[in-house]
Amino acid sequence: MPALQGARERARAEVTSAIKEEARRRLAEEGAAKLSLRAVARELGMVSSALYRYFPSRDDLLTALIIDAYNSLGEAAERARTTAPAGHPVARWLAVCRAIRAWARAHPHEYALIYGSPVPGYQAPQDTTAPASRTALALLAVLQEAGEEGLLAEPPASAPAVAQDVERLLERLDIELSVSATAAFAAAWAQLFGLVSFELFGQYDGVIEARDEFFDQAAAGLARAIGLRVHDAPAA
Amino acid sequence: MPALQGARERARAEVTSAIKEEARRRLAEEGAAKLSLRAVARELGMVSSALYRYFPSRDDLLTALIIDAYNSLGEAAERARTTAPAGHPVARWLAVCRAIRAWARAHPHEYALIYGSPVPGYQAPQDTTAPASRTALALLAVLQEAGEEGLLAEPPASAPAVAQDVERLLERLDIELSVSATAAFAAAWAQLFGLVSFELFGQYDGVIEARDEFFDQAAAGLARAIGLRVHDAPAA
DNA sequence: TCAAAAGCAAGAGCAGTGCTCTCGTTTTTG
DNA sequence: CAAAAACGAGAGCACTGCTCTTGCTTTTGA
Repeated sequence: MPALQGARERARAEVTSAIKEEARRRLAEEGAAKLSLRAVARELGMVSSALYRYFPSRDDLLTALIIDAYNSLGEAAERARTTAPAGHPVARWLAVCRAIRAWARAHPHEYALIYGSPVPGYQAPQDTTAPASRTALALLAVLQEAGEEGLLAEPPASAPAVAQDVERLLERLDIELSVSATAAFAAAWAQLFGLVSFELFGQYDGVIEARDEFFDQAAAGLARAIGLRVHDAPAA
Repeated sequence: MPALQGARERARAEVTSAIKEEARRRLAEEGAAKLSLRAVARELGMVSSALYRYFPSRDDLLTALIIDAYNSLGEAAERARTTAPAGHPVARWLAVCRAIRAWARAHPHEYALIYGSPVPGYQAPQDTTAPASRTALALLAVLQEAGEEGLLAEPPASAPAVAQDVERLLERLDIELSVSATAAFAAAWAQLFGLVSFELFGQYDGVIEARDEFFDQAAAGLARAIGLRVHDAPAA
């Protein structure tokens, strides 16, 4: 697979990314529901039928945007983890959580695209699962580090069926982590996005206004639920 | 305000609910994105322009469906609370949580309509806030009972800004509950719907398959995070 | 080298959408 | 019982996703 061999392939790649760029711009302005292929084509100075050479349907364009959004969020999460000061794992956990929330607030429509109601058919295409897991893996990496440092307490044991799911998952991902901690994480993972979604989708309007402080203490609570402990703070 | 005084008003009410009924049917089948006024009118044997006498726009129809969905879910939550055996508050908490999840699984598109990405403009109309709070109030009622029974431990204290929000909320709702417990609940509330959304929107596909057991233990974890304790189970 | 094949932009066109306006008809109101 | 309001039907506008055909350009392979 040569890198952009012919002039035609290069042109195609450029047009493809120009379409995605313009679509992302319109998505950010008006939301996924109002994203129209014709408007994108019009803005790019091409006729609408030409766009179908690059994306066979509107849903395919949306799927491409979904994948990009997952990757963008995953990248932000990974960056937050690696650039966070190597202090307590709890601090790194909080840093990644904050990065996720910050990304969501900066890209509300893209966030809605990936964590709101599934817009196309009903189930996400297979191509989206890998990018979608990046964010979760960044969070899991924090836990793994904490486990290696011995800063991970053991949460309550899981039901056998859940434990089986989690064991299969740990094996597939090749991760060293206790079953109960991973099960607790799977819950915290969804709960974290519940917090972000509620804030972004207006469920907290008129209820909680101190958003930053509230999120921070909720994220700290999630860390506690998973078993993350600050080892030199025995008092509470 | 007389109850359905003239024949015309009665007819109007009937047509209005027939429209909503048909719209709900199509919503359940194809989702909000594909819900079309014309199709609803066609199915009802009326011409599309006539429908505008009852709902001034598509978004208004959707808003009506949103309000109905909030009420339907809220009713399910309230019913679960009141019909649950008067055992431990933790059991009542779990019963309400289960009822919420069951409703969501039974009405996925309606759930997506209210807890997925906001479909119309961007912010929910004012009329939706009251029905939207019913579900949260049902959960809060469980906590209040637990507090009266002395089965509510004190979660970690909140940041001052959050405490202020919560105090204002408690005053407005006229509820007797500690500030820290209410703050913890506000987080658990969003986290609960995060769990449901992840399951419904396919985020758990291939990850967690033992959905019932997983949800139950996650909901129990939320109860723990709020401070709900089973008083005659001191061991852990 | 040069014809065949493939990729491409453009346009016309189809079925469908939300929404508006007009025009008779019916029902309610004062 | 006349004026006013509400209503259903139809035509029409601007828009959408998508398909098909028509020429042109680039790439391919013998």
